[in-house]
Amino acid sequence: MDRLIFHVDVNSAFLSWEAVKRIKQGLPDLREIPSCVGGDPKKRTGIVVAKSIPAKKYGVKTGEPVAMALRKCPELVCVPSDFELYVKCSRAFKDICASYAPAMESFSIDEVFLDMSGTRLIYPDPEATAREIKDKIHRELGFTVNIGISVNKLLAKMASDFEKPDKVHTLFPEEIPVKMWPLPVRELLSLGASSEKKLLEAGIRTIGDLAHKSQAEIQRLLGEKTGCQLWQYANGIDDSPVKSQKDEAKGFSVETTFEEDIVSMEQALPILLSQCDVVAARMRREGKKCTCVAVSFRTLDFKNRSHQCRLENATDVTDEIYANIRRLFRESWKGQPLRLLGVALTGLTEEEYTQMSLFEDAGERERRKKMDEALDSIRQKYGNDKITRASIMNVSSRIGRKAKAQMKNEKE
DNA sequence: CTCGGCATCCTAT
DNA sequence: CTAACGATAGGATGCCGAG
Repeated sequence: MDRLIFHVDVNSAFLSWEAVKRIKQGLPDLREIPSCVGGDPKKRTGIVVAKSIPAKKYGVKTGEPVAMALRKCPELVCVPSDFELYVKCSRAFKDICASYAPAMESFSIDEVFLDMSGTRLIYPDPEATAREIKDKIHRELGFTVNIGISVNKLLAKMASDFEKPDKVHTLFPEEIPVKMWPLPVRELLSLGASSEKKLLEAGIRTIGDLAHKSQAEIQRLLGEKTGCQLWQYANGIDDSPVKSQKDEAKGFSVETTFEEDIVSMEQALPILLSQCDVVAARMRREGKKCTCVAVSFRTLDFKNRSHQCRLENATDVTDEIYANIRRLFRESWKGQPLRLLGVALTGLTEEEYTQMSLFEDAGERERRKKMDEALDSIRQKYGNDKITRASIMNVSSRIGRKAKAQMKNEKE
């Protein structure tokens, strides 16, 4: 039996949500002027995260440095991002979507898939239903969405990407030759710059070109798995289900780009400690422990390196994680100036601590665990998971000199 | 030969 | 002129060594 799938996508999500907020404050509508959400316009750093349609007409692209966007469009209005607002807007948007569908998959902060299969009696006309959903969102929340309709997630998502904003499109299998095959290969879902290059070199320019090659040839060009999937996508094939509950996280990571290059251990180690602290706190909040930790860094020539190790026992203790990260970093960093540092925790489990390793001091571990708990409760109190040991020490008048001294002691 | 581990690459929002 | 000026996540790939 054919399924019926909707893909709902907020138009220029972060920018639309900023625009709605600002209209309520009596400010001009960002969607009607060249504008973007992105890096600090004063510091001339950071990148464009979302742009208005007028900004797009100047050639401003998502992901490009704000400084470059300003050269293309000097009157571009840049606003900083406000993630808390986006989470609220996202929730309101998804609540409306969910009220129409037997099953909804949250695909990202601003996208959902709705499985509308078997709703024929309640909603005899899918396009009319989609228009109703989009108009309700617009009326009640003040921003527009695109909705794509088809028989699977891939085609629905491709359809929602057609003309914007505030539009409903279908892309049923019989429409593929006319609506999808003429598009450049790069527009196919999950076909990025690298695969595009390989395909162009082989003379494959459109999604139709890709669809009409043999699957074996595409796999030779792009690799076994990737080639198989992209060939199937080009032919409109996708059996993946709409997943109403999201998968368990597979890892947690944090990485930071610095304005000043990192050139010494003295600079790097406190940063890594603070990153371990932040990312381990996030992991603890989900009740997970990790069995693998990794440090990564980026040199000035934009080369990335990473170094990881497996742990004997799963842990969520900041200091245990940091001790490993510190060792990994010392092992891999040759002293080149760095623009970015990061920490990742993977191999997650929910197991309790197993038997302690032979030389491990259980009492010591318990002590460190207690300290993590104390810091986590401070974080909760201030509602900010960015609070780190370093930053808490800087406002230590609030928690007393003794705690400060203890933490300082813990650092090394 | 297969598998796990690792480093790196690719893709997405 | 080039590419890149983010953060986070998940998956694929290529290589290596163990069994």
